[in-house]
Amino acid sequence: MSTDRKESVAARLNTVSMLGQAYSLLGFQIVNGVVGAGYPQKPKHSAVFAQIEPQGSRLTDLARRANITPQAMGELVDELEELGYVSREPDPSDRRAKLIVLTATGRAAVEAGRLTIAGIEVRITEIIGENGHKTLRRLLTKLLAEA
Amino acid sequence: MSTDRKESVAARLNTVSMLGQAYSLLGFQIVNGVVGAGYPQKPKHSAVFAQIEPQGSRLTDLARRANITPQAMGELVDELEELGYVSREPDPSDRRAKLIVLTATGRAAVEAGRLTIAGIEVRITEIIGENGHKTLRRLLTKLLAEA
DNA sequence: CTTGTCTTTCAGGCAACCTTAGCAATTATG
DNA sequence: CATAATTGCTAAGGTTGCCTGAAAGACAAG
Repeated sequence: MSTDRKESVAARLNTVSMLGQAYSLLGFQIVNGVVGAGYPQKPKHSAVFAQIEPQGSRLTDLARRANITPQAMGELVDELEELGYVSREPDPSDRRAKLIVLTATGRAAVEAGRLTIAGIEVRITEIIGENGHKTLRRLLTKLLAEA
Repeated sequence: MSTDRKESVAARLNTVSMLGQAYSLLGFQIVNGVVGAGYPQKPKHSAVFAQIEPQGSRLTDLARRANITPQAMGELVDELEELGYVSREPDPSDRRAKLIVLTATGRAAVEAGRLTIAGIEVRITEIIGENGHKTLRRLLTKLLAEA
C-alpha cells in the first residue's frame, strides 16, 4: 500500500505510538543481549536485578521498589534461585527476614546486562548521532518531569 | 538520597528506560482520556479500534495486524460487542467470515480517542516546544527505521 | 506474657494471552 | 467436478504474571 520509505511511518504514527515502538524494540534487545550472553532469564526478572543491592536486599524491599506485591516478588526470586542467580540468606539483623543476595553467576548476569545496555546506547548514538542522542535524552527528561 | 531535581533522573536512567517511562505515562493518558469522555474500555481494546477499517474488518485481519491470535482477538471483539462498540455482520463476499464493524457508539469512541491523542500531542508541544516535538519525532523515526 | 506488627509463605483467583482441536465454507487439483 | 487442502471462526483448556486473603514465625511494646 504505502510506497514511501519512512515518511509513511512518521506520517501515520502519533508520538505516543512512536515512543511505544521504540521502547518495545530496544527493550527486547536488552533481554536478548543478556540471554545471548549465556544468562537465560525472562523480562520480568530484570526488575530484581535492577533493584537488588550489593550486600543483599529483603524481599519486601525489592517488592516495594519494583512496585509489585511481596508475593509476586517471592515468585520471581524463586525462579532466579532456581536459575542460580540469587540465594536467600538469613538476615542477621532480623531473624524474620531473609536477604536476597546475588551469587557469582548473578553478578556476572548483572554485568552482562550493564554491557548490553551500554552497547545499545552506543548503537543509538551511531544511528542518531551524539548530538541527537543527547537531545533525545534532554527532551525525554523534560517530558517525564512535566507530563 | 537524591537531592537534585531532575538531574538525578536523567543521570541514572538509560535511554531505553526513559522511552519506556514516557510511553507508559502518555499511553495511560490516552486510555484515561477516552474513558473519561464516557467510553469505558480497557487498554487492550485500543488494538481493535486502531486497526478496524471503516467498512469493517475480518477477525483474522484484526488479529494479524494487532499481532495476536484470532482466538484472542475473538475475545476482545466479544467484549467490545458487549459494550456496544462493534457488531459482527456476515461478510457478503465469504460466508465463512464475519465483518467486525463499528456501531455509531464505536465511531464516537474512535473519535474521542482521536481527540484525546490530539490533545496529548498539543500537551507535548507545550512542554518541549514545537521544535522539540518535531525533533523528537524525527529522532524516533530514524531510530525506528534503523535500530 | 500478651498483643500487635513485620516478613515471608501458602492458597486461590483473574486477566490476557496461548495451543490444540474442532466445524463450516472456500479454493485448488487430478 | 469430486475431493483434498486451505481458510475463517469458535470452543475448551493451559500458561504467565500478576493480584487478594489468610496464616505462621519472629520481634517490639505494654
